[in-house]
Amino acid sequence: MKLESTLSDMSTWREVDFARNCTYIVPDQVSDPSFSLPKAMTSIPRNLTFDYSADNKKTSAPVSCVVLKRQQVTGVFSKEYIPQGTRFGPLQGDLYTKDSVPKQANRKYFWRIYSGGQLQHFIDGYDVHKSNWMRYVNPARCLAEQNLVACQNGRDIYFYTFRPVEPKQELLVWYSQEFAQRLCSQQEDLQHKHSEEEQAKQHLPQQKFLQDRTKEEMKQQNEEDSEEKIDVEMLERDTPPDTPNEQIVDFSKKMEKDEDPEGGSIIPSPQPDHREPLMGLNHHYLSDHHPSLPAPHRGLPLHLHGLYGHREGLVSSYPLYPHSRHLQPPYQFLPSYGPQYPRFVLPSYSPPFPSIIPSRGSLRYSSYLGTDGVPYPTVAPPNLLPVSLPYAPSSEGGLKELTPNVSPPRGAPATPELSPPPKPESHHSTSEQSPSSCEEAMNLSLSMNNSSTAQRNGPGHKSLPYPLKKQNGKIKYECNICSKTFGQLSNLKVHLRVHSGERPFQCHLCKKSFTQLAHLQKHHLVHTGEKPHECQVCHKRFSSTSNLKTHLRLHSGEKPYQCKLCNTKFTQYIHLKLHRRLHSSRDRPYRCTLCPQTFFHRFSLFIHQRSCCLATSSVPVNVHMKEMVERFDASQEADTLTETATTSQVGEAVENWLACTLGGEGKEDQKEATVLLKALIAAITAPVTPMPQSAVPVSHHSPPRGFQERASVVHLHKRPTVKTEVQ
DNA sequence: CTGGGGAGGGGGCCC
DNA sequence: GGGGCCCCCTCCCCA
Repeated sequence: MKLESTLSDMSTWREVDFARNCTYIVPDQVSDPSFSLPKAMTSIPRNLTFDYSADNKKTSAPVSCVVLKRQQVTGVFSKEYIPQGTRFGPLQGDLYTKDSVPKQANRKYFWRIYSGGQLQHFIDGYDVHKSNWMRYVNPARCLAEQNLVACQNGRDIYFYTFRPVEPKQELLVWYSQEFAQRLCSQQEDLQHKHSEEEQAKQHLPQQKFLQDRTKEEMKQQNEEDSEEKIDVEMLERDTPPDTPNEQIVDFSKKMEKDEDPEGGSIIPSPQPDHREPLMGLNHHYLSDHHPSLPAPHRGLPLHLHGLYGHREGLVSSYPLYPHSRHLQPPYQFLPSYGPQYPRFVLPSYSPPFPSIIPSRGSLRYSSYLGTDGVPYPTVAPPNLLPVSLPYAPSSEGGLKELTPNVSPPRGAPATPELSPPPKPESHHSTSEQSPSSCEEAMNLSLSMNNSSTAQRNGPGHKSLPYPLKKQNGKIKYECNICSKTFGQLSNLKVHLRVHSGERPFQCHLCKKSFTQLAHLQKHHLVHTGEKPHECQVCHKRFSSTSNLKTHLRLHSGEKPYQCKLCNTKFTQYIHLKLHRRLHSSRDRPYRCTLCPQTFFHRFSLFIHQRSCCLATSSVPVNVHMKEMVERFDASQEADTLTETATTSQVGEAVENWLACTLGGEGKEDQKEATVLLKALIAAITAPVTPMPQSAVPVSHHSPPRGFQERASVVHLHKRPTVKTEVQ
């Protein structure tokens, strides 16, 4: 259900929608260029992490070897929850025009950038020093596992989370509708030609995951297969003449190898007439999860893992999709979608979005197509500038492509931009479902958007993109992730950066980035040495008011942080925290196994258990009891007692301690102290009950001799508990 | 271990 | 609604 609702919200989005509506922007980590690791490794955002091949994980190789092996990234995983609508990128790499593609270029990591429906240039993610972490993101094999959508915004490639990504989940990407359609449409006008080698090229890694498709689907695809291979020819035609053919074939050959043993996994696309079921495919996805999904592509060579490696196979890996040739314009068939197309039951591996068009074989080579040659847009790190949309609505580039006035590119079929806009409502069977809470967070900006987006979301889409609460008559904006509420939406938006990892404000001097401009401005003082805040007492200067305030406590003598165990006071909380460690459990040999509490003294543990942790205790449990016992345990009074102290001695010590501790406090506190005292005394002198098994020293292995001796002669409670305790 | 300063992060309030 | 400013809190480092 959640999946469905998620998809219902974003599966119909166009690239511009992603750009406009994404809530979180996660820039790459900016690393020192002198860092030994390549940018592809060091650019990974904080909330992501690499996964390495199993061999590497287990190897206890020397450092140098490890470094080498660490290059073998097998995937990108989330370190923490990443909300829906998070943007990663842009993808970085070498920029090639069609003519500038090096002869020996490895095209496994090629991305095509279009402008005005025409191929502008390639972004090559092959070079780990020039590409960024995005090259390592694996392609999704099915909608169920996909969580990223690749979009071209302007002349950049971004990955958007179209569903929340749980911690430790792999990022798996697939094209946006338009992206796929651009790629697919590239082959629309190709001449049919087919050879065995080309056939091999179509054997994409993804196809091996199509095991759970029905035979009918396979049959349909087989019927279609021959047509698809035509595209391969087109690709070759479009490939620069100097491109070694092996480079093209290499990738697919491997895939063929992988597929063959599984038999029949090379499946052709459906017949041309069956273009309608795209939504049916989606529907199938939604309704029929893929429990039988084969193991992920771990076994594949690294280059097959990368999206770039799949680039040319990605689209074609959805073999049940109608051939791209039949999609002209691509959106035309969408309205006719409906679950009533049983012939188009979705395969286990299908495009994440209904209108992603397959062009197996063809697209594998699409990146070899020529280009006009566009200078690579400088990907400059943000410098004291907040991150905004990747491109302005009026700027050229991707958005421009959206204008229907753009004439179709020469020799290219209609791109999505040139086609009638999709009618998401019609091909969105699940849009009625209310979005998940995460979607609400993701959709933060929806409300600010034009109504087209809202309309696209169809009926049932919440008009409010974020949950609102009313507290004391005031509207509160609630964070969908941590449930914190804010009085102002802008505060919530800033807060959301905490979850997204977005740090839009970067220091141009040290490249550190911050979530708020004020933080950056404050940070800047580090470089300037400026200290605007002066102590009026000693005229010492400070860079921040907070630090000045802390400093002023030295003059005022204020020590707001007090250790509840020993009453020591501190001017700073961190000092209290450090101090508390002195009271840490490692020094407390007596542990209550009913709760995490530990004690210095045996009698403290016993008091604790009788007053706090034992349900059978006759002593009424006071909410402060645990704390009081703990404090007493750490008190001087307790220290002066020996483990052989009698009940009355302990009671007396407790009484003295309470008098000293709470003597100076208010009347109410005095009252409470009296109650506590009575309870403590009662706990000490209560009728004999067996000491619980939990009353054992922390050190089970070899308790100090002194402890054992003392423990063996404890008379305090006059109970046969010693044996139990020393066992 | 304590204490002081430096720095960063989160959030509230106001314009 | 967004941005700026401010405050508070926390952590780190070091003497």
